[in-house]
Amino acid sequence: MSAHQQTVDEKTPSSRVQRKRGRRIQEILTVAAELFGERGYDAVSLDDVAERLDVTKGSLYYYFPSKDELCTAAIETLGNDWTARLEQLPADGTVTERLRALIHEHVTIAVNDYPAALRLFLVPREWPEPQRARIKELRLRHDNLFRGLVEEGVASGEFKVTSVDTVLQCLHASMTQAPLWCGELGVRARKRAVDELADTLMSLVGR
Amino acid sequence: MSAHQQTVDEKTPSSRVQRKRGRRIQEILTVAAELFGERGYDAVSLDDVAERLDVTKGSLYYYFPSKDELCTAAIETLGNDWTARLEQLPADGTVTERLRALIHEHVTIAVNDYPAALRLFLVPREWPEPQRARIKELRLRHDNLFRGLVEEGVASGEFKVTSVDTVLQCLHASMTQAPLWCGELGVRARKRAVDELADTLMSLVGR
Amino acid sequence: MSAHQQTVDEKTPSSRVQRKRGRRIQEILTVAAELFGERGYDAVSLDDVAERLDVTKGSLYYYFPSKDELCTAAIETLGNDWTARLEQLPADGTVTERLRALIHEHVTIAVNDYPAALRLFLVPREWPEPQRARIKELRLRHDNLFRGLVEEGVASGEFKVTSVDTVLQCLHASMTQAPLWCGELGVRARKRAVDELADTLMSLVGR
Amino acid sequence: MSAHQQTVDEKTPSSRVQRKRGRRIQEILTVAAELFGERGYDAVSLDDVAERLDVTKGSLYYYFPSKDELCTAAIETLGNDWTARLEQLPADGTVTERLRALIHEHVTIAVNDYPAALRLFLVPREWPEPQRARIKELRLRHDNLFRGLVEEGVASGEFKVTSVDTVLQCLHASMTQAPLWCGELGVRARKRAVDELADTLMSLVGR
DNA sequence: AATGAATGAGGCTTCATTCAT
DNA sequence: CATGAATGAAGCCTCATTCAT
Repeated sequence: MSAHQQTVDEKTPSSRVQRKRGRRIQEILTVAAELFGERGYDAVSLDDVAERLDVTKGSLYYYFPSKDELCTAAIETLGNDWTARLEQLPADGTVTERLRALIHEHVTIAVNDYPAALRLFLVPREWPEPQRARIKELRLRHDNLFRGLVEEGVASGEFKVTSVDTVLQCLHASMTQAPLWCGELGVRARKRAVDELADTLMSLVGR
Repeated sequence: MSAHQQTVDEKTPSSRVQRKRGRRIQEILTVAAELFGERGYDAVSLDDVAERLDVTKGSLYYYFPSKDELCTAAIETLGNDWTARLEQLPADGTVTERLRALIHEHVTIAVNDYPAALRLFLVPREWPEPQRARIKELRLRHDNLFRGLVEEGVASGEFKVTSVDTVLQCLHASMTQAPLWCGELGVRARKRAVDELADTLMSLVGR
Repeated sequence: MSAHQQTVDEKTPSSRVQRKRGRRIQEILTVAAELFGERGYDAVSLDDVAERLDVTKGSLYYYFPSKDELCTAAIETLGNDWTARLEQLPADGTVTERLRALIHEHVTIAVNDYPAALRLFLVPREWPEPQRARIKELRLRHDNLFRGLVEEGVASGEFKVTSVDTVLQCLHASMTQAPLWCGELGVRARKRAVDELADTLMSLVGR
Repeated sequence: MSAHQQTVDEKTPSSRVQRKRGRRIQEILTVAAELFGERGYDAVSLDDVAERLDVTKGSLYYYFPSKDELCTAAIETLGNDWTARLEQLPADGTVTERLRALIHEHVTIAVNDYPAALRLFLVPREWPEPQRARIKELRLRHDNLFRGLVEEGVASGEFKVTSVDTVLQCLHASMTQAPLWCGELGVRARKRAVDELADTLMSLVGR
């Protein structure tokens, strides 16, 4: 039986083989993240993933024990990538500026790269426990980026909110659903829509 | 050929039989709306629907010509019910009061009755044309409730928005996703969450 | 249980009711013969038959115990009708003239009225015994029309054949398949095709 | 995605694997041709085909994307085989001799090897376009064998016909239906029947 | 006599999963 | 490592048949 080890991080990249394996896994996850992000869990078959990778379906099972596992790992990859891009935003400027930039970037990524990311978090309803935990943790890490800024703004008096939690939920919901209505727009109109969305969402913190 | 007639509205409930048929269809639609609302299109099989109704899959085809059609009709039922309840809200008070009430009621319905309605709007990327039209129209009718109020408020100077469209999208997204995070709360906490959500969302129109 | 009696002929048309029943049965058989003759056994559902009669599927079972039985009876009706029309041809003229007229009429009926009759004799391969017998007998009766003329012509020296049986088989095969290639033609071309077919087939008897 | 490639011809039997695949496909097609030839399209289920091959239904989909495609490919295999055998007949002798030999061989094949090929040409009223084209082409190639000879005979004055097309249709119809009435005969009687059939059909060209 | 409703078997198709090589 | 092949469960849909009314 093929050993299904660390799917995302590699603790002991001792040998050359290990490193190669890691690289291969990343390739797979990148492609899988793309596909799942585009179409959602149900609409992507392992054949789709395999074909885009130009390998056979069977090979995927050498690296991942099941579709669920592959998908979860892909979500992690996707989430890490996403979060990483958000973390690279410049840390200077007022809280208002920084939050707006964060929102803007988040929506841009959602609309351009992962239009169906929303689906991944809704279907199928119940992940098996270990995977649910991993997804939850991911979401938390991501949330904290926003939470940090909002709290900072509230503390400094720059923002005014009824409830930080509620604001975060609304932010998240609106940003994640954006691809659903921005997706059909042309390039120009889409850019403006994202701008307006960012402006509108800033009003949630009183800006 | 089994008559797949008016699935939602009944133009000619002439005979007793017709009425009975109508009632049966409503039963089915209610159950279907529940299931699809809970799990989304792909994750619900016709067997699931049939089983919950305690009939066989085949019977469903006596009333609906396909899964797509059943699901669309279920969505229509759900949407009509939902919209009807919103339309019954009192029409007096300031725009602010009325919008807040509308939001509050919408979220209450979402959280209590259709906790996963969101899924219904995400699922099969592309409905066949006739069904897409029906869903779009439904959504439009529902949207107009909110749009009317927002525009009224903007016209009267009571509201301030960057873009009416964008505000509506954010409202919708936030309200629809609410069950995802309110659902787990206890009765009391949930009530407060809904209140806070309504307050928070009012800030989208500058209130 | 409803009594499934004489499907085609009525032995005891004692009461008014009996006669009405007989008429209804004929209606059904006429329609069924049309449909089966057009599309073949498999491609016709009882719903199709019922719909064209403007009754429900269930009603058919009041008159016929199964699709097989209905289809066989329909074939009989079709065959009787067909044979009757051939028997009405004028009995004067030379054998050659009469055979040619017979062929011509047969093909005309095949092409215009029962384009898929061929299918009925091939699919599904094995009728249950009683029905097979009935169909065989029908075919026999029909065959004898041609056999009689051919033998007469041979006896009178007007025709020359290697084997009467073989000639009959070829005649039948060619006439029955005609709709397959004549069917697509326009009215005018079709008429000429039928004429040429009759001429060509006459050469099978040396004419 | 399982590769549904060249189903009949194999352009690049590069590796051993490819050849094995080709062999498997041929196995399937042979079996399918038998079954479809025996019972016709509708009366054969994929389960039937799979069972006769001692595999599961699903496996067939590894090689063919649909029942239609499988059936068309089977017809092609059958047709190619058939035509190839006819093309191997010696090309010397008078046109009369050659046409008679062709007819004789065709009927022999029909009776012995493809007793119910006829059904394949009757069944689903309408093939999807691409498949219809393939079948038409096959039929054309086969037809040309006969047409060539008939035209040659007509040109040389050896044959006399009303219409080449019509003669070809009659030839075809008679030869294809032959198994239906020759099939039941014993070996000896059958041989004579085939001889008589060939003689009789020659009279269609005035011989 | 006739209907509306329901059933259940069977058909086609997809797809996650397994496995020998 | 990777592949090609095969499997089996599950899904959608059709339709002959039954039955209470």
